[in-house]
Amino acid sequence: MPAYPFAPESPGSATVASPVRVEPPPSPRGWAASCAVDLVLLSPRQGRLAVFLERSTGERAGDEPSWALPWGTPWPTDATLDDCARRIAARALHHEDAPPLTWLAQAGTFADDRQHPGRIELSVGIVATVPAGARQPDAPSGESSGAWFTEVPPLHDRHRAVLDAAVAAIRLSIDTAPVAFRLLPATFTLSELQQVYEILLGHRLHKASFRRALLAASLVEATDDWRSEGRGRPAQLFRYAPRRRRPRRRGVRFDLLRG
Amino acid sequence: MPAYPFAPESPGSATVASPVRVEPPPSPRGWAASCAVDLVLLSPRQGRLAVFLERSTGERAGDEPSWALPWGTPWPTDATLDDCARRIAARALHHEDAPPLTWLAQAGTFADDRQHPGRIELSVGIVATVPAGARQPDAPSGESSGAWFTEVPPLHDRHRAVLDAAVAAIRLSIDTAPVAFRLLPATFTLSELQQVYEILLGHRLHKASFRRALLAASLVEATDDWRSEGRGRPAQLFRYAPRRRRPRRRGVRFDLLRG
DNA sequence: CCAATTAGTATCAGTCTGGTACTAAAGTCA
DNA sequence: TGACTTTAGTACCAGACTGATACTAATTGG
Repeated sequence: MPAYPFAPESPGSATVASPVRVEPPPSPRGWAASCAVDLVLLSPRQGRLAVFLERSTGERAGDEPSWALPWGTPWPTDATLDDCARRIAARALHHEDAPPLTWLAQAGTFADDRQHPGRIELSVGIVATVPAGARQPDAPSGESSGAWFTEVPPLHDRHRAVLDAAVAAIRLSIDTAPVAFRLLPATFTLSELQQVYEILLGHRLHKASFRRALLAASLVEATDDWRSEGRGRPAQLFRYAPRRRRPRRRGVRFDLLRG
Repeated sequence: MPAYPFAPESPGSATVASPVRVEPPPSPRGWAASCAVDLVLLSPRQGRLAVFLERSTGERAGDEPSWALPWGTPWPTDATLDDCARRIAARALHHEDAPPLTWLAQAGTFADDRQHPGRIELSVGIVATVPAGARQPDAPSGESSGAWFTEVPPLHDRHRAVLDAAVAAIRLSIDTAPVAFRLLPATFTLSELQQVYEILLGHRLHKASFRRALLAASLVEATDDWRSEGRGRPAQLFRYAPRRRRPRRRGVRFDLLRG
């Protein structure tokens, strides 16, 4: 824990300070913008990553995109942006009580020219995982508002950017947060887990190495159940149960640098 | 490149879609909030990470914190939030032309109860690096507005959260973005580079392994210059010059998972 | 000239990766 | 029933990588 300790730097640096706030905000309360949370719900489907989209109203006639990410403006009852995202997910997935979100993270904030379906000026992108198998309950007759896509239709530029940022964020988190486990039900086979990793990483993994490293890390715990999926030997079911904090490697990975 | 391909999921899923935007926004334009960019400028100083803070005006008498992150509300001339951050950095560091920012990333957006020095409702945290040695030019007589801190004084809760998120973000980026190099001048010794890695990682590194891995990754290029820093053998200067795209490891790092 | 200090290298044992090839247990089909 | 296919899971091994120890190299300060 070296971190940032404080106390002005020893003499020589500019320690004199005077109240400065040179830019006069347009209004006393400061600049106000229309804000929204744009939600990227991700779930593995058919060996790919799927995203949940809703029908876009198309603000004006002739608008191209007819699908959009679930989104909404924060409400006073939302204590945090994450809470706002959960509320939006509950509406979109028709889980009014508790939407099946197992992981949630921010995925960029955008306030540029790119168009938002609701003409929102500032978008906060939030990405969340929905475990495989946690399908939303059927919407009340004909009221289903969206669908899971594995091939993305045209979106508003802003939503396209949010989606790209969300996928980048979940991929970046794969090593430091148990996102892969969050994309699976409570019990799963090691082949299923490996497939999720392969989806997120974008390449195949070596089976023996994957299991060896996983078991060595004491992240999973075998159950007594086995699942027979059609033909082939049944697979043992595991659950995510991180045990001992293993000593992690101290070295630096220079091979991951890009740009 | 597997990614998210599209086309609604095969039959069985809810593909029916109707225009839904059930929540009526308070205003036709949607909910508007006061927004600001809170900037975390980081630079290595004396073997630690230092952050640049400005005197806080203290909105009302009796306010505790007297230091704050540089911040500002977006201007119409800011094409993006990053541009806004660069403008704020230019003012704070008195580099009106081009502030010496070498890397820039978002570090969370906050819209919760935690107090902002300007009573802003929504804060976009942005973290940027200033290379060691790139000191801001002396401010016009007595007008210096801030200082670099290695020990953090009390801040408004919102700024404390932004700072924590910024440090977490830069640490998370260390393996995938050349942040360590961005915290150094154009040429540097390998010991200096190792020290920056140690500051960011929070623990010591093995010298031989560090150099071996760094050289193997073809990330740096030796110059003809050597620097003698007081006693001890002079060190060769290197520059960041990533060459060949080396085949990166395909395995999974389970040892980095936390929580 | 010698000690202290910092830069940089050599060697080596233990570990980890990923390739190949194997065994195990189920279904399918003749 | 018995071969064949399919998926799960393991064994072995050569090569690569890590980190510990110990070394050499070059400079400053006495």
